[in-house]
Amino acid sequence: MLFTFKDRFPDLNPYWEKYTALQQCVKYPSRTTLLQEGKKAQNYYFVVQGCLRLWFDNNGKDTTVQFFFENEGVASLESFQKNIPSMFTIETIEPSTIQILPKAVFNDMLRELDQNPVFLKALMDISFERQRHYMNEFLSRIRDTPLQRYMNLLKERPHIVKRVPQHYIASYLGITSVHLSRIKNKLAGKK
Amino acid sequence: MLFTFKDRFPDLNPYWEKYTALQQCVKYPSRTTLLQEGKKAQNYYFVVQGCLRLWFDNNGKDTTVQFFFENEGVASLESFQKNIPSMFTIETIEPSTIQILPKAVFNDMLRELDQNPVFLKALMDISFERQRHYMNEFLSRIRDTPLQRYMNLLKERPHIVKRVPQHYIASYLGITSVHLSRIKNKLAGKK
DNA sequence: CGCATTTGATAACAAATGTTATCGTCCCGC
DNA sequence: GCGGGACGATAACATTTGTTATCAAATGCG
Repeated sequence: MLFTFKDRFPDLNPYWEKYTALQQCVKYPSRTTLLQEGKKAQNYYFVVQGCLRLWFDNNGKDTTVQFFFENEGVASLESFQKNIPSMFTIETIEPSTIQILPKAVFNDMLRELDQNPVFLKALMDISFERQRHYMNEFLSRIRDTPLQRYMNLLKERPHIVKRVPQHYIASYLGITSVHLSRIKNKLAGKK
Repeated sequence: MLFTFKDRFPDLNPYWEKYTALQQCVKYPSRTTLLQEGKKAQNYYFVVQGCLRLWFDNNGKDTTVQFFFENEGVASLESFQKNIPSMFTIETIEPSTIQILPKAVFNDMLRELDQNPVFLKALMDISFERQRHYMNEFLSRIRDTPLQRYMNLLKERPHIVKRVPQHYIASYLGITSVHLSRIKNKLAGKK
């Protein structure tokens, strides 16, 4: 998100440069928890190299909401903005290099930019885009069968299927890994 | 939405008054389609009296996204803002009195207020709220069973269950009306 | 290298949900 | 007021998806 920000709104570059200097870059092994569900978000995470997933625990059932790869950033926005416990856990899937933007720095930035209409419009654009994204995820979960969702994933975002272990894919599709196996089997038979 | 707008941002009242004067009020019988899926949204609809639902057709299967009652407003935002065909149909459930705000008027309003930071912040607040709303719908569909979702509806928004025919409730819960019958039966047995 | 862990496939069975069909009731519009 | 459509319940059966268990292959780490 930071990255798209920077790309799309060059007017803001002086701000980013000022603040990105304050970021630290850390390397984590695979399966490291960056933010624990139930804790308050303290940082914004930006993937320099590697892969993260955002998920939550429902009665012991692991449900993945989204994957993040190189040049994508993530924070539990609700938790971040409202200082409430996060509904999600953020963890590494691969050994990853992560750039960390502390919340305090982010807030400073916001405060400084609050009166800047360019920034406000940029923020709104981002917000609308997120809204569209979640709306689409929502609709896809409702109207598409797991098979359709899997085929769509293969077609639209094959890198995810390649890089992410199958049970996380299943957790993202909303099914068990057993059922995903069945689906793959069925697809293989059709060819 | 217009209404909450008006309530929450009194600074904007002069604007609302100027524009609401341009609105027309129409009475529709039950089951009238206000906006057809596939067509471009031309209006913002505000419920004065009655009840609407927002739904889409998926392979002949009717899926309700949201209900709207008195003092709530709705437009197919995507279609409205981007002038693309609507993904949804909007129709009356009961005989309803609807106030219509034509798109052109809405756009005039936007243009005039574009530079007003109070308005921009208000717009952002609304946007965040919608985002939270859809996020919650999304999460509920994923993690809750139809039974849980129904019980939650009974508890949190009993007026919906009272006023809306059961097959629309089922369509909203993401199940068939047959299955909703089973659920109700099961719940009745437990008492 | 070699072992422990992770990952993925498969089978057998169980549970949840959909489909189709039938029936009775209610209610709205002519 | 009456007839047809809308609404809701229920049964029988079909399909989808989950659960549990087992095994084989791949992978990463010491």
